[in-house]
Amino acid sequence: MDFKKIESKWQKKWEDEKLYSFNKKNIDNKYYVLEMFSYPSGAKLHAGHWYNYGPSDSYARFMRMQGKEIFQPMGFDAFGLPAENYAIKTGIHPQDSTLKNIATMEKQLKAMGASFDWDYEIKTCMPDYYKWTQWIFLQLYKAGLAYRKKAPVNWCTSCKTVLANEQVIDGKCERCGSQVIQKDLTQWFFKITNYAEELLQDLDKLDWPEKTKAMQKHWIGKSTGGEIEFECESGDKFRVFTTRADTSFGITYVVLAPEHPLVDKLTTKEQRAAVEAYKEECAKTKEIDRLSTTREKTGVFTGSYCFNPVNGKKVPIWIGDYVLASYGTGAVMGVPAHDDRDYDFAKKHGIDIIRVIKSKDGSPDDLPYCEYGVCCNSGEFDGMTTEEAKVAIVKKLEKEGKGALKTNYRLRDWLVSRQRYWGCPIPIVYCDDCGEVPVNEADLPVKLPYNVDFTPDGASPLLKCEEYMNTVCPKCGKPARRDPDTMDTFVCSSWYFLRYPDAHNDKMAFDPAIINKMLPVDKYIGGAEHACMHLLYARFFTKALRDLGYLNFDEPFKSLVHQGTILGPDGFKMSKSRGNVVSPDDCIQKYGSDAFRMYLMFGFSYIEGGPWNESGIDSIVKFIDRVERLVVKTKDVQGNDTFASREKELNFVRNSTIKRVTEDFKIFSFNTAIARIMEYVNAIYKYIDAEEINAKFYKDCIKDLVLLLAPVIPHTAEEFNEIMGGTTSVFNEAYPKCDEKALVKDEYELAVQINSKIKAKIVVPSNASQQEIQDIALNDSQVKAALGAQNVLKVIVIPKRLVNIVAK
RNA sequence: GCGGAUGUGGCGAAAUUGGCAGACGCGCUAGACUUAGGAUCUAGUGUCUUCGACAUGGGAGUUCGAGUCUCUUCAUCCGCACCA
Repeated sequence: MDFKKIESKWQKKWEDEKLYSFNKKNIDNKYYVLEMFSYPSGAKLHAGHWYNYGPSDSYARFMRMQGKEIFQPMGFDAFGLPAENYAIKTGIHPQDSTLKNIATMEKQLKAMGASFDWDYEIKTCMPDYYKWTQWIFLQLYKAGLAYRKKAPVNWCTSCKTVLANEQVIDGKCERCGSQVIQKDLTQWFFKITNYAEELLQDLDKLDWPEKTKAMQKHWIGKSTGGEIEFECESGDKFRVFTTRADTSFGITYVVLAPEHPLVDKLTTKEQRAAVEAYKEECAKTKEIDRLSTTREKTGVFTGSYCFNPVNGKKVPIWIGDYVLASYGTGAVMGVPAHDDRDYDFAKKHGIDIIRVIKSKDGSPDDLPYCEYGVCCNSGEFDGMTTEEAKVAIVKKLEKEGKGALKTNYRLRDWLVSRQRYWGCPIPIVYCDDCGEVPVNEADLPVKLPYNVDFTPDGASPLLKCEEYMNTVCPKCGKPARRDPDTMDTFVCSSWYFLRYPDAHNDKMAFDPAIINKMLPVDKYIGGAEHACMHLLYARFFTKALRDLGYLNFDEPFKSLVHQGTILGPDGFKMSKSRGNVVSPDDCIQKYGSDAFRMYLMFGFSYIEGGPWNESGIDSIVKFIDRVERLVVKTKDVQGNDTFASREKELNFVRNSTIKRVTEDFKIFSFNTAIARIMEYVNAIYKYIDAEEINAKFYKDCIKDLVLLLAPVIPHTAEEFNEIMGGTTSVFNEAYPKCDEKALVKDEYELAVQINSKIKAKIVVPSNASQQEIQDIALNDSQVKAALGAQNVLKVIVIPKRLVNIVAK
């Protein structure tokens, strides 16, 4: 079979007939299948692209044949660092390399034979798209969800750019692995923390992998407790956050983060030198060493004291870098008896340790005792359990104006400014008189200029482009300057799924009337590496836009599937540095898209992935050939029209195959679905290995086989269908439906165990009762022989499964 | 340290959710047809020395029955990492 000819023939037909165009008339029956769009960093599709897009396209085709109106768009996440880094290295402009890569990838994706509707294509680096990214920025800004603040940020010394917390891995830059240091810059933030609680709660509604939900949950990091106020000798006040207010009577010191605003004021003359030296030391080592939990608990005494609000006791104020300025209040109470870290700290610095919690049941409770228990040495709260006291103590302080119940989240606001060229410009200008002013919506897009020197030198490249930077204030008309930064590319990808169904709208980002019908995405497919970034940001955008009145749904992705990762043949992640990257190109050349796609679906568990191994691909070609012979045979098959036991048997396999394959496809279990189809083919071969066969029945069986295979090998199936006389695309036909009547058998085989060991097989009528099955089993000669003189104590009959005879 | 997973033949993997372990395929071994075979077809293929026994990382347990549930332990992978 000439697969190259077949593949190009059908690809052309599909395109000419616009077979995969979404039909808006059927919008009520829509099914939105979305694969995470590609990042055009390389010129070619790699094995991972094929693994993501091939099987999920088969899934879309399957759903189409299940009667759904499929919307399956494709686009490109085209802004970003790699294109810019590539440009710095080669001198090729990011826009040129990106657009060129996109053109190649488009061609390749078409050659894959994926049923994308290209009419809705998106490229995030084009003004007709990023105009609306900017528009969304302005809506968030107007709603108070975008704001600027000076904050310590992660600064990659090599990329010369700011990184989000999520992009810092082990204190190093996610992309280049260089050391990340702290630097203060004024940056734009999105207030994702406003949605922390809802982002957490709504996870329960989602049909997502549990692991991904757990990761988001942890990332959001809700913890409930209370804030407690301390008054210093100087009269200054500060609050600490605690989840264990029940241990308050055990406070023997407090610690402020080195960056805490009160530190300077509270430091006494005697301690000034030590405190300054310590702060300097922290600024140097921060974030790099802080990643180790086993690190020694360092700190310095400020010289000042404050009063424990629960008992008035005077306790020293320290600073220590184990306290994070960015979480809670940037200050903690020290209870060495009941917290591991405080215990270490107190031991090291010779601070008192006072027990205020005992175990509930008198079990061993050596210090530090961090479990829940019962209060002691706690005045009126003695005898209360941790659960009671942690609320009661805060409530009491609340009455005195010295505390409040409080919930904290680890989630931080999303830093979106990037000191980079190749990204979406920020639509804000700065005016000497009016300050920070949003660009008028009518003036969008703020176009990214082409001629820019983007060599990294610590400043934003756009800053050096005077004709870009200089503008007029939208409010007062005086000369003003633009924001020189661009947005994190995750901003572009946080709403692209909303743009797709209305991709060419030049009046709005999207028409709510359309989007509210087309969304949420019914099946979203992509890598697990996005669990805490893209997938969280997209949820945030959806909720924010809903609250701004543009959407009427709460969640963007109803159901999510992560495909596994294809590793190198050595079992490691494919990487250029390791030299284990497999290029699929040779395979495609040699075997074609269909065989390659089918191989990817059959050789791996889709959700698991695994090491690359090419050995099975020949067998797929053989299998397709095997099917082809069956298809060709339909043209000259001779036979009768009897429908006897052999036909009945094959019909059983046929229908159970349909049933199983349908079930497996729905849960992305492609490898088992294909295994079932192979079994069916084996059964057909067994059937035709006879003198006489039922010709009409045979043709029906083969027709079903072709339909079953259509999502898996789309081009070949079209060809087979044509050979069999089909005049329209096989994808306009319905997937075969299981005829339940065919699954009814007169009798079936059943295993008989004696003391859980299989001793015989019996055949029983399908409608036999448990008692009848038991009688048949006990009267079976093999069973009798195996039982010998033993007494039957008990017989367990599980119809359709087995019989177990307990005997002695 | 915390959270989540995974561990089954020579290999990729299945197992209707507590019911015949190893489906399907690769590989391998025979054989048939062939001038030829990297084509096709047939048979075999978890391990052990046979009747039979033993087998799902190791060890316990619950059960008539455990790959599946419980406890414990080891190994590997992923995510988070002083979050008060």
